[in-house]
Amino acid sequence: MNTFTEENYLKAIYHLSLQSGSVSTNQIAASLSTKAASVTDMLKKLAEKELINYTKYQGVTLTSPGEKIAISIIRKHRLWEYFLVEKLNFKWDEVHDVAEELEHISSKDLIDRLDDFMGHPKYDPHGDPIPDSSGKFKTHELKPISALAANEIGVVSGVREHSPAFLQYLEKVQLIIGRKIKVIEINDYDHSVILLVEDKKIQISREVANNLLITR
Amino acid sequence: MNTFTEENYLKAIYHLSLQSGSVSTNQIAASLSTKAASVTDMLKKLAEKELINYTKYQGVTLTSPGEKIAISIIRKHRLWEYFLVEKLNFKWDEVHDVAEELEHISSKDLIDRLDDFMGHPKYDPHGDPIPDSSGKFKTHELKPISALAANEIGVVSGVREHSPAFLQYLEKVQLIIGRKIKVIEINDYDHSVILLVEDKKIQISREVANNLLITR
DNA sequence: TAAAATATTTAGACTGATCTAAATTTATTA
DNA sequence: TAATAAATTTAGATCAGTCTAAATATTTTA
Ligand SMILES: [Mn+2]
Ligand SMILES: [Mn+2]
Ligand SMILES: [Mn+2]
Ligand SMILES: [Mn+2]
Repeated sequence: MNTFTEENYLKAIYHLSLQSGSVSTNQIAASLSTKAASVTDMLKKLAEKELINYTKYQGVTLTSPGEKIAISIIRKHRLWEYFLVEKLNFKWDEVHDVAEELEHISSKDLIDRLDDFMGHPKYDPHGDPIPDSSGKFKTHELKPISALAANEIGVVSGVREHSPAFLQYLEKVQLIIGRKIKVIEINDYDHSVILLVEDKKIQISREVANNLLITR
Repeated sequence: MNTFTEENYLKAIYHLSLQSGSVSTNQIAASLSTKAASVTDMLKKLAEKELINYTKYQGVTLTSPGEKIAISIIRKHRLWEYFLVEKLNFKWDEVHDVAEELEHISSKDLIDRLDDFMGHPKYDPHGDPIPDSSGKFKTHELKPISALAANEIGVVSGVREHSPAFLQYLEKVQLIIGRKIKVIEINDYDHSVILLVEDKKIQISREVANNLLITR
């Protein structure tokens, strides 16, 4: 098996790839709060194991075995988050750090049984899709609230930012996963948005509108 | 916090202390499948942190902070084992290795919530006591079946050996935790024991009789 | 109680993961 | 396109945990 550290690198590369295709040394260093020199060392090791495609100075992509490992870590992370929220009554802003540890527990049998126990959930507490036992998953079509025009409606289905502060704020104003919303008005000047949520009007900033994702 | 490795050393020292008081370098090395020289290195580090009392060549004991950590690891190990058996339908011979990983998840909040979720179990699947949130626990009075005379009765309440082979054997002959047993006859020659279990007579070897613990 | 056996520690080396500082390559921009 | 800036890699060090082989201490036993 691979070390914790290798798993964290593969996961970071996977997440970064979703936005940018090929991933740079500095991106990885920033995302793992480490130094570029350390990243280079690890990239050599992962390339040696054929988990990434790496050419000096050119950035990296995951190989298919590398991607498989990354997805299995993400599956574990999201299933554990679901467990913590649904069974142990954690709040959605409290689960990430614990899941960062739990995702490295190696037993595949354990995670598949946990999945059974919870009835094969499709999305984690933050709306992110949970890969199935074979690594397959489908994301729903998400767009930020800021992409809606006045009078358009949607269902809160995900977040673009996972910081506890942002999640706590959303909880406080009841903008939680599954809520139906309707855009009432968009302020031309600062792009803040007034929404109808559960028959109540609330105003959110452009920043929030950019980071809160909806379907439909 | 402490590393994975430090936690394993403290736990090993704790378990060994229960039998022998002060624990030797070689005992620790055997129990962790490592070499005496590595143990000496780690003992120096743990002594430096004041988690053990260590004088060269004289063996070690845990300090009170060291014991507290050891007990917290054991609490986590046993609660996770209980969870795996009761909620995820693992067999009692399948849980140990997974629990060896799970016991190092650091969140105290997590383990206390898991404890709540399961209704504060007092014993793990092998009959071992689960320390409570403050580290307190009481063992019931256990003795091996081999300590019983003919016609004496008891309730299966623990095992002295945790190997999958032994646990599978016990499961097969239904000598599981909670079963009432009665000694019918003890063979003078090989000390094998004939028991009454659920209205059925079964014969167990001296070895099994020594490793299967009962109450009453 | 002195030799022999056993247990333990020390010395020195290796691996994985990390760092800083210096060198090199690639990208930007004047 | 040549100079400058930014990104990346290399060199060399450190730390935790481990090992083997050698040195030293303790225990056993004759
Ligand atoms: Mn998370
Ligand atoms: Mn999540
Ligand atoms: Mn166990
Ligand atoms: Mn157990």
